[in-house]
Amino acid sequence: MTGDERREQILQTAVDLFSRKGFKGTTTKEIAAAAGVSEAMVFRHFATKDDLYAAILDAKACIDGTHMFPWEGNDLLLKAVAEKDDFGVFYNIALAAMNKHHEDVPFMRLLFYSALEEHELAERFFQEFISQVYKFIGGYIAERQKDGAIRELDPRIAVRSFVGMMIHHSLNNILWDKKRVILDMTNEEAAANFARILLNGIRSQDVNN
Amino acid sequence: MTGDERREQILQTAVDLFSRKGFKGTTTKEIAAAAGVSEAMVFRHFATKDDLYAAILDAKACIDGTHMFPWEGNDLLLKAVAEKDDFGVFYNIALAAMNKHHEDVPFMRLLFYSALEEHELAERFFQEFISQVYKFIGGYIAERQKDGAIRELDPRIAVRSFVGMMIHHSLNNILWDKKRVILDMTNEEAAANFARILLNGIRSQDVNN
DNA sequence: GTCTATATGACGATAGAC
DNA sequence: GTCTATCGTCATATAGAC
Repeated sequence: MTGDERREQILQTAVDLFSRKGFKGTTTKEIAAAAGVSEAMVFRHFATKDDLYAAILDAKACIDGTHMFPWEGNDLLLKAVAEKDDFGVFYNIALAAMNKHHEDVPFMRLLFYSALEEHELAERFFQEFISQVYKFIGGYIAERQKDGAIRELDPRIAVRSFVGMMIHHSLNNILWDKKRVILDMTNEEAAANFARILLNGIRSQDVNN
Repeated sequence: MTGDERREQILQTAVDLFSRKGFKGTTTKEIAAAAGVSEAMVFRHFATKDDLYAAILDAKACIDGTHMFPWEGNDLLLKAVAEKDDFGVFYNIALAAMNKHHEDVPFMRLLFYSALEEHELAERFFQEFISQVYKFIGGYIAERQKDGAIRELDPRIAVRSFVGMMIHHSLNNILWDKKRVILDMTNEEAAANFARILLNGIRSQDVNN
């Protein structure tokens, strides 16, 4: 195996273990064993355990960065935005986001560990990612407010409500209710429900207006 | 200091440190130093580090258990339920929950660490707590559906949406946006917004019906 | 009830042979 | 590029004096 291949293999193994047991909870010995090499090999490719962790976040943020946001390469969503199809917009955002969470559970777990452990790189990741999400969804809401389709409210609280539904649903499936005992529902069903609840919740024809 | 007092003090110190740095990330030496005693004292009161962790979860689940749920001792909420004041119900649930999160940030962090680390006791805590919440809020929604005030939908997805808003908001303030750069809002404002969005989102007069 | 001192093992990291 | 062997450190946990 070449150096780059081995490096990538160790990195993937580390992602898996860190995501399951946390940074402190994973030993370099375990990583080496799981990757089928000696511990010395791990330190040949990554000078310290911290370097290994940093390399993981960098790889995820940069390499996977091409599809980091739910709207990137999502034609259905972009079409819905262009056509001002409100349901289509929120449905496709939610579906793309939750599918992504489901596909990359290890990375989601890693991010939560990072958030709790307050790693620098993780903090930067969140700040950038979240503010982009608020800009995209909040921008769309603001536009639809100008059109008179959505009632007056701080777009950010609408975004927070909607993001909360998606994240919490994914979090439930990843962390607390993996067997989906409390609520078993496809991502499509959930996305449709979330989109409808949010849209009716913030549309102009508000009985309290 | 008596044995029980000392035990309680060590326990509180451990809660603080575990919540900030995780179980594996905290050493017994640190706990001892922070409590102002020798390491031997920690092991006098708790045979192992794991025992200390278990004692924390037990104490939280049992002692604080009297006010574990947002509706316990919440007269405003119970009155709103009795009067079928929908806004009052959801507003007071959200406000009580988010205030509780805000008051006990260490415990919230501890719970997240536990969820990630998949400790047995934490798993039980979540299962019991979450199912009670779904029973309470979901039960109210089902009742209001019979009254014709809320449209047909699985009450559980409505609960998930609403709980998602609250939890995600608290999570933001605790983990990612502590300085509240992205969205600075009092719990009262947030609760009012969440309640209104959910209620309009699930009420009978649905434009899509 | 509290301490100092220490046993025992695991951890991250390195040296040097092949 | 990969290994075995090992170093120094720090972790949990214990023994025994006061």
